[in-house]
Amino acid sequence: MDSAELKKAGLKATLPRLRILSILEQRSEEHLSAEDVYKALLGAGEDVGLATVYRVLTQFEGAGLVIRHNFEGGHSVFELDSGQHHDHLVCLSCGTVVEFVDTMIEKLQNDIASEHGFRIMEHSLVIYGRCSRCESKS
Amino acid sequence: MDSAELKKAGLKATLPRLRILSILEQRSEEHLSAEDVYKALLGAGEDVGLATVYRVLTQFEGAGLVIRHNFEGGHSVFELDSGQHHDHLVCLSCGTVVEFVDTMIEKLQNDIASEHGFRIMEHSLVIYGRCSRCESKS
DNA sequence: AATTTATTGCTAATCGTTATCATTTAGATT
DNA sequence: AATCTAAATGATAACGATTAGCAATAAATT
Repeated sequence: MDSAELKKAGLKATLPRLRILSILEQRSEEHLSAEDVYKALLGAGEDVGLATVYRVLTQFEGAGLVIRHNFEGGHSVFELDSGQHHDHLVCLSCGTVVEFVDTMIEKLQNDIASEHGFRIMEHSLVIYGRCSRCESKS
Repeated sequence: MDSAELKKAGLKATLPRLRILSILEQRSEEHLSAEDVYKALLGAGEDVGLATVYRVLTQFEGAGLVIRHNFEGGHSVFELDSGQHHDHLVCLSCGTVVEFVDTMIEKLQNDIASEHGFRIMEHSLVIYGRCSRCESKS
């Protein structure tokens, strides 16, 4: 029961929202697109409209429950907000995503922002490359 | 005359391509969307189709002449590839973009990539915030 | 100058996402 | 528990950015 979690975020605990939250929890290792979530719902026999998925994901983002990423390729992907900020390594061959944290980089970013008079609100660091598995294949 | 530059990149030196290259050179301080380039062409009295702008920019990207960025907000922006890699600070209020280079961050990224067995191909570091001008206003 | 092939410009199509709006539901009120 | 009301939903149309299809045009080659 995560309805408490939703209520706390100021959102009614509706069926679609609970279902979507559940999908995100089950697949918290991944970075899911709205379409992915929608398909997962259909696959689970849940009857939720695509528009609702988009709406709910956007609300969850606003409520701080999920984080939206704009990796290369147009569409957004979402992941539950673990509270622990991290950056990403994305394999351009297989799409694997590895998360990492580097406090030194974080610090340097703050320095740069203040040097330029920016109040930093968020940042996105994505390293694109080929993972070891893909490298060894070709 | 940049036709040599285009030829070297394996692209025919056509009028539209020369015109687009010229716009990118004139406005090299900015990060232009396809639409921006298109409007600039129209403004200059050049009759180039929007589809061509998209095609040419993509070709230029493939040829290494320009770099495509996917900042927040759906559409891509382009800038001439100066050869000098850099990252970006983007003001979420006014859209100002500031470029910066930090060799320490570059190094740390390489370390992280190799720790995880990734062969790094490119990366994108964007810091979003509010610039000093916008901060002082509101 | 003629030929060949890439390139262009229109336009329609596509993709991801958002808006509209009538219908349904969560949760407060009785 | 039945009623009520605002918020949420689902279906679909609309949207903005980008791409595809194809006939017309222009670069480089002969």
